[in-house]
Amino acid sequence: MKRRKRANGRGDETRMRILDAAERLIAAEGYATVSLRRITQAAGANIAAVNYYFESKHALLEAIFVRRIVPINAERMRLLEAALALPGAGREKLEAVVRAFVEPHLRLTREFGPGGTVVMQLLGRLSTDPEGKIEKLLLKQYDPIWRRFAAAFRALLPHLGKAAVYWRFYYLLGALYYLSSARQWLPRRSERLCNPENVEEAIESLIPFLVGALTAPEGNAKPA
Amino acid sequence: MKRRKRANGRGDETRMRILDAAERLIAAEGYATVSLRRITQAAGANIAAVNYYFESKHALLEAIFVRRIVPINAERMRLLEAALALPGAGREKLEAVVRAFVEPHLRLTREFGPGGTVVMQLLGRLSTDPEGKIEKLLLKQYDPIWRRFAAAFRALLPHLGKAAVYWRFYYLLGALYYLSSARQWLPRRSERLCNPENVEEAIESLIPFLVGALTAPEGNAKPA
DNA sequence: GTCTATAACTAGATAGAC
DNA sequence: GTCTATCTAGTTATAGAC
Repeated sequence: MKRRKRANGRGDETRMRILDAAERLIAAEGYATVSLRRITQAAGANIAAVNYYFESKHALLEAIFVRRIVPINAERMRLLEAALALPGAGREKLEAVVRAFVEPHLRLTREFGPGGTVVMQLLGRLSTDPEGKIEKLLLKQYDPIWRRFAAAFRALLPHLGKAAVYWRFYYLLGALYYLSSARQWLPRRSERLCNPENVEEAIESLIPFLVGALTAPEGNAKPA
Repeated sequence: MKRRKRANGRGDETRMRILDAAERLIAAEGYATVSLRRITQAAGANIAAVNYYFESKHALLEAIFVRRIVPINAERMRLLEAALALPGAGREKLEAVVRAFVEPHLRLTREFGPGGTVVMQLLGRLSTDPEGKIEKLLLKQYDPIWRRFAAAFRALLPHLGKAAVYWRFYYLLGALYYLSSARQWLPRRSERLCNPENVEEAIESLIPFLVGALTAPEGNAKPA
């Protein structure tokens, strides 16, 4: 976790190349599967470099994650403020809030290449990680976001109980993160009608889905 | 993949113990992370047994997956037929179809213990697996399900374009599978209001979410 | 069927030359 | 900063005794 002293020029570049290669490979094949040897080889760097710039494989993973999630969550906060500043409390406002949560993830992970799936994988690892380490990092990054958006949803969905809002926010996360796996799967299963590479298409199909989901009446009738 | 000759009594029991232990560990920590040594140790079996009953670690994974997904998808088909036999084409019918897809997964994975997350992880691996092997297996198990439910959704959602139906079916999968990771995360983030251990609670919060999502009007206005 | 022993290999990490 | 060489410890898989 602790930073090495910054290098003059060449060093930082190597550091970046390692980050890029690791992100790409881990997104494609998973953290445990990809070895540091393959990462450094793909980065055109030496195997020892990863321990020079980072402390361990684990610390490299954290660096990858932080590099991506920080700008995404900053943009989320910025857009949330803008959305909440809108007048009224109707459907448009809700849509703007949903958009504030969804767009930065999709747009920025797109910009960054395949790195977005790493973020998703890391979220998946949250439940697996033995104790503390990654979990603390994740909570630190996500806690303010989760709180602020949950409060916003709660204010905009007065017909729902508190628990229902949390449940739906959680399902929203699921739909969003699952998009990261769509690239290889969805086109073939959809007669090539859906193209996840197209961010606009993904966003404009996801937003009405989520708005409809959030605004739906709360179910209480349990059929036999 | 090819089956060993069936054992008389003791053998099948060992086989099952290995399956159970492997499923539990892989669900908790991931396929690549868990070694055959730990699996056989947890199963009270010998390291060599896994190669005796299965052919390899990979074949063991396939056996785990097939054991779970076959009854789940059979039940899905059964419930889908029943749902489609309902009169009319309204909201109740749609809800029954959604329920037919969602309930077997949640109820049977619950019954089976933590095995449900393995199924989710395997779906995640679909995109990662080098070539063919797991992917073929997955498609074989999921292809009929995907087709039949997509057709049902299409018939029940005439206001949506074909692409929108596929997109929404895909998002539905995301929300459903993400539930498998909820156990550790959601209670703490929801002031303990949501309890993913309670299957009924999960189902009854998920169904209206999904029905609302599927029936929402298709978005076409793209705000500046 | 179940075991021990081991082969054949790969992993992350690091010491030390340059 | 970057490299080679190597250490230690882990892995899957299998041969062969019982």
